Amino acid sequence: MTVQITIPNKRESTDERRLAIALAARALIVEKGFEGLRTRDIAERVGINIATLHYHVPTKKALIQLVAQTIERDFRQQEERRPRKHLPAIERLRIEFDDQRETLVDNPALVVAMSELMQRARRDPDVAQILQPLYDSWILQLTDIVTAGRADGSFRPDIDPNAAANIIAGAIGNLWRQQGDCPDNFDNITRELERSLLCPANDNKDPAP
Amino acid sequence: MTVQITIPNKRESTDERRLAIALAARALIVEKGFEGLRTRDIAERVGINIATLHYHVPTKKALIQLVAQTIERDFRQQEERRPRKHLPAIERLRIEFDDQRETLVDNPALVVAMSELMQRARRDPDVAQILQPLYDSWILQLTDIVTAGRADGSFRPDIDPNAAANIIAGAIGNLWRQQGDCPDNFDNITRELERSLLCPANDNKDPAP
DNA sequence: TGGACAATCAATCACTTGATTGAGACGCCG
DNA sequence: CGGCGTCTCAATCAAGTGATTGATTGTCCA
Repeated sequence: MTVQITIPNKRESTDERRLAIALAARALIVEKGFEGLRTRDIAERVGINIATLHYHVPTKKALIQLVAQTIERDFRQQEERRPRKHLPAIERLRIEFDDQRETLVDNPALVVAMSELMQRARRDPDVAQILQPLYDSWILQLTDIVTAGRADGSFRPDIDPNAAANIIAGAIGNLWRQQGDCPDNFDNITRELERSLLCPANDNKDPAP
Repeated sequence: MTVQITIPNKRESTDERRLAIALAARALIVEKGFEGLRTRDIAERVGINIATLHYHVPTKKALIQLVAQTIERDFRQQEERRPRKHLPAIERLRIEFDDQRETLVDNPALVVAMSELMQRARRDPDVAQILQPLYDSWILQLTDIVTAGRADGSFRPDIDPNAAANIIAGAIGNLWRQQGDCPDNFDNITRELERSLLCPANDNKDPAP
């Protein structure tokens, strides 16, 4: 038998190049926003010629779609890291908060880029087609958690699960857009969210400051 | 005595022109985002030459600051329409929600433009200097309401007022960024916010769907 | 009436920016 | 070796793009 040895190529494969381009573009979007995003800057950051960039990603429109796809993929991956479906609602909620906190601390560029792209999705159908399902599935997941918590009696019985899910998502999404005061503020807010969801029967002896 | 008759000028005054320019720019930011904002488009929408635009607003940077200032002014005006300081917390909160709802319905461009500019504020100190105090004062106002509600016993005693204010602002700000599902969703969310704040002693016979 | 100032515009500049072209370099397979 | 497909780049294009210039028009007041 023969063993295939892959010697590192002087030239990168298309997949690797496309990923490098997407990550460079993401970083530049975080730094300068869409209005400051230039194909030349992306090429320079990757270390390739502008024509090479256009070889791998034909147009700027396709480039932005690629960025949206890699962001979508990163979020989906993070979503699948820990199993949670079988746990009680309050624990699923805390896992969700922990995941969000970890992403916010370890990969702030991801959430900032996501914010920028969600804003763009409002007027760019191509981006919306990629990211709206991602956001919708997040809302759905939160709605499931709240519904389960209401059903098992740990959450308030008068909760509107979908509204509560939108409140949670809005509060967290709001933190994405502000850098600096994290993660202290993050913990205060998730704790307040928990208190606002829990059933008053469970007397929390954990008064806020 | 002589009567001063102001005959409509063929030429507009600088203040009027600057306002018209700011409003046109705001509309174009809503339509195309910052990355699609062109000085020529603004001039065309106002009906003036590009050089005239530069006469009134010297640079694009100054133009964006001007847009931020008019947005700030619009929000401050709306903030001062109804007196509210002396009312009970729950009513002040409802007035706040009503105001937000009205703005969302009557002037969606204002909130969309505000969202775009808040995003830009993250990387543009000039915009941040104008809009961050506005946002901070909104958070402060919400914090005051929650603190008052906790003090008079209508809100939960374990509330963290600042965290709750951030949750409210986040939930409303999230609605700004999504057009289409308003104002139905808005009402569901504000009602859920109310329930999450109110003291469980006040038994609300208003179960959510 | 005439000078000072405010407001406007056609024409243009200097530079940016997304995209293309044509040629070459590299690895693989026969 | 030789051809073929993949990948890369220097050079360039065409359409913008913010800003400027020099001149013109209207308003107001002495």
